[in-house]
Amino acid sequence: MIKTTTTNKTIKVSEVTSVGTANEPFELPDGVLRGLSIDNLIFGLDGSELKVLLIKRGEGIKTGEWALPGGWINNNENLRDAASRLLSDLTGVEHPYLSQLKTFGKVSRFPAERVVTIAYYALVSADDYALTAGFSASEAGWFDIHHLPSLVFDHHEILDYGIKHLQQEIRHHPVGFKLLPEKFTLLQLQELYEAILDKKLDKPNFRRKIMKMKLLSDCNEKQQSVAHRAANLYRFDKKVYQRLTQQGFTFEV
Amino acid sequence: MIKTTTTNKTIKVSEVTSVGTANEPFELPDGVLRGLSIDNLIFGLDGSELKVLLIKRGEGIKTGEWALPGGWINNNENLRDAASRLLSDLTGVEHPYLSQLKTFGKVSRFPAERVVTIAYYALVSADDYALTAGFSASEAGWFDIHHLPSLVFDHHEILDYGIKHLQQEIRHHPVGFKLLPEKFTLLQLQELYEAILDKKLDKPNFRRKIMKMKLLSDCNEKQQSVAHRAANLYRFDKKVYQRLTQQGFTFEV
DNA sequence: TAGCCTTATAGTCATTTTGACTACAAGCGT
DNA sequence: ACGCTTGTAGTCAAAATGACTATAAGGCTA
Repeated sequence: MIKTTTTNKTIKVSEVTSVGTANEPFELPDGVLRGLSIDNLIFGLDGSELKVLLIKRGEGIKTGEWALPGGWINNNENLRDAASRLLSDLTGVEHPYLSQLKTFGKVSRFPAERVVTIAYYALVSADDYALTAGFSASEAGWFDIHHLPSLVFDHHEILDYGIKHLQQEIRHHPVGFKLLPEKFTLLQLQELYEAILDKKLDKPNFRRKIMKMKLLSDCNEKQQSVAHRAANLYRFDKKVYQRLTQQGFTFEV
Repeated sequence: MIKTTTTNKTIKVSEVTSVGTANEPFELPDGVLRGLSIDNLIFGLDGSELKVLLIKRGEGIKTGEWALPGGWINNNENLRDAASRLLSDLTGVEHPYLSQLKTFGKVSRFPAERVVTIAYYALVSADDYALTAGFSASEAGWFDIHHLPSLVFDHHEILDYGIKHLQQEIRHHPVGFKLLPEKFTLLQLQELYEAILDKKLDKPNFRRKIMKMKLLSDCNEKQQSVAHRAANLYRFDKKVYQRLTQQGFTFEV
């Protein structure tokens, strides 16, 4: 599970470098696109709390304030690569499945000059990461989406949009599994849905519905060291899902 | 219905203006963002053929070739406003409900220099528009999505993505109505779904499902001048939809 | 060790929804 | 008047859903 709580244990970074050319309308590192940035919205699950990954800005405008981990795109870099690099540099989170969320471009969303930002998002499992604040972040941490600090620019708007998007997406695509460890119990899956959809579900009915889809393969293993009857572990079977999808199956919860 | 056929009747434009500053790495009109553009993907329905709105480029790179109607964003202009202005200027189509589709930014998607483009899309009803090619387009026309001319840059990729997106969206949100005239018959609605989902649906079952949602209000009017029994006309009731949505209803076909 | 938690998992049952059909109605056109 | 085409209503078995009940497995505690 995610180690940090709301007022989080975070990782401090040693020092901050500030690059940029003088006498420009706005200071920018060399070799990056002007007027275009990336922001990453990374969701994680801590028990049954949905969390989002934030950094404390270590350079540029609004240093010291909390923000989505993002930054500038290199001239010769594809968008998703930029998102991935920035995320990894700022937080240490590597190789999540980043998909594009939406581009935010209100004229005055960014001070100093017009900057349009492309938001990417990903769901990551607690297994898959450890936080290490990077070059231009002084801290990185996970925050309960219901208890957020104040964020720079329009990052609250991006986050709200992302949560709504996630609620939609999770009902029609099997993306929720990305938030869980590889092997999980049916109750974990159910609690995930309850956390994101923000409502209770009936346990027997939920498991019946999920099992009927045939998307889970039985690990033939039980939970360890729980103070009650141990539940069976399952993993999501991507191959079966792809096969069914080609046959016209659509995932619905 | 849409007047033009595949090899379309199109609208010619008188002349083409080319604006831009000399000695720049790439000629661009004044007052626009560098490196960022908009492209619009506009779908229309002609009987039961899904069509897309294209223009023949009248200026800039690739003049004379077919493309999605798009262009540059003004410095002080919000993104959707830019999309709307460009669409209107290039084709005469006014005030469709434009939503953002995706941002395309492969390093070499555009020749000469790096340009990232934000794709918007909209569904328009045959009632709502008449084509008038504008300043920087020499022709505008509707094309059957199965019989397209070759398109500039990565516009084929944008279109393919848009069609897939539409197929997803139309199943989970009542957006299909936007492609129909205000008053329509159940068969028109069904044919729309058949055209977009690319499969046949059972007539009695389709109408039963739609009617049970209570989203259509009866116009108490019949079709006119058809060579068979006239069907009842309905309109989509947005207010009921919003009410139901708040109660947790979700549209599914 | 017996009984008490807690969670897992199987199953019941009435109601609703689906998918595959059949049947009949209403007009136009010959 | 008959047939052709499309509209609209209804049947029926199968499947899915929602609200439950019942029982199984453990660890924990008195």
